Amino acid sequence: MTTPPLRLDDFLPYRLSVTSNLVSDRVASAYRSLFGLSVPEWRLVAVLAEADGLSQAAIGERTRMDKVSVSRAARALEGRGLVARLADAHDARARALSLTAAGRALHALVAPRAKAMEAAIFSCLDPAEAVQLKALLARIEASLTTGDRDLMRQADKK
Amino acid sequence: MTTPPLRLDDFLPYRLSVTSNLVSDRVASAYRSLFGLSVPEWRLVAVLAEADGLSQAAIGERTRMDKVSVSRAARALEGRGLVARLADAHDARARALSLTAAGRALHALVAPRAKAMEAAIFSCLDPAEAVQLKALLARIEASLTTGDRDLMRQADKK
DNA sequence: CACAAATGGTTTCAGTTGATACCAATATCG
DNA sequence: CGATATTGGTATCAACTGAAACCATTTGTG
Repeated sequence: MTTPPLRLDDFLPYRLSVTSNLVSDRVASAYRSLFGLSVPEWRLVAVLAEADGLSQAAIGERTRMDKVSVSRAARALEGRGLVARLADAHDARARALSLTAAGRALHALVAPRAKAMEAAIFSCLDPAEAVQLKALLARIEASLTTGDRDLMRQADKK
Repeated sequence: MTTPPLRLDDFLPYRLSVTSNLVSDRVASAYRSLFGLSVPEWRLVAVLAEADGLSQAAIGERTRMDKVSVSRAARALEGRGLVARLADAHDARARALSLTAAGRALHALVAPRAKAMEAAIFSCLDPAEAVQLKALLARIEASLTTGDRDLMRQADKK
């Protein structure tokens, strides 16, 4: 035999996608049903709770969402009175986003739930394994965002 | 401090989603540009190469795609002459799908590329780590598809 | 055997998504 | 300074997705 036959079940991109989708669906439907938040909206709230007053561009960078998604999430949250979008002092185009009191209150409600969900979903791993997993994912992410072109050249060579 | 403050960057569902999306985008755009295949289409080809003559329902089960996606992928591939959909002898509703010669040829072309891509993307992990990662993902997947209700009850209690 | 329920597949429809084009403001450079 | 390129953000449009309705067939079950 020249090449081992490629079992789809062993194919890492496939495995990663399936697992991630399962987790995402779980989490997304919980946010939606408990708090009426979409995932992008929740990410925005979470990141603003960590660092208030960011521009939409900065938020996009941190959360790896494209600016369209950020824009939509921001407007939706503004509409619900959860974030305020103030004019930036130094740049008339930019809006500095920050959580309103209601937004902070919501975050205080969501955050513990999110943690509980994380704990439940990953309860099948012991803490050391969870750390391991995070580390592996981080390495992959880093290698995909920096090593970029080299990687693909390698793959395209055949 | 009562609760540690939930850093989004440390939140596993988020990490998983980001990494998986990066990998998926990479892989999807390669399939598309090299072979004109969407991810569902590629999955279908891959699974038929492993086990020919499956029904669409069976394919959906194996690949965790819903039946609409399978249907669309199947018709598209049939249109390109890559799979044949024969009438099932025992059930007039069902179609048994199998790769045509062209389909097998395409698979023979795509499979090594897919493996090369996998190798390139995960070149930042040594083999033992890759195995570890697969194992962790498999555990999570299993716990989400079997432990189901218990998990959510746990998360909802708080 | 008739009739209800379940199953394989397709169609339809509404919601989500991201690429692209776009507008306004700012930065850069001759 | 004025032209040009960039950047923050929005709007538009086409593609993708999945839920639900649907049709045809098959499988109970009385």
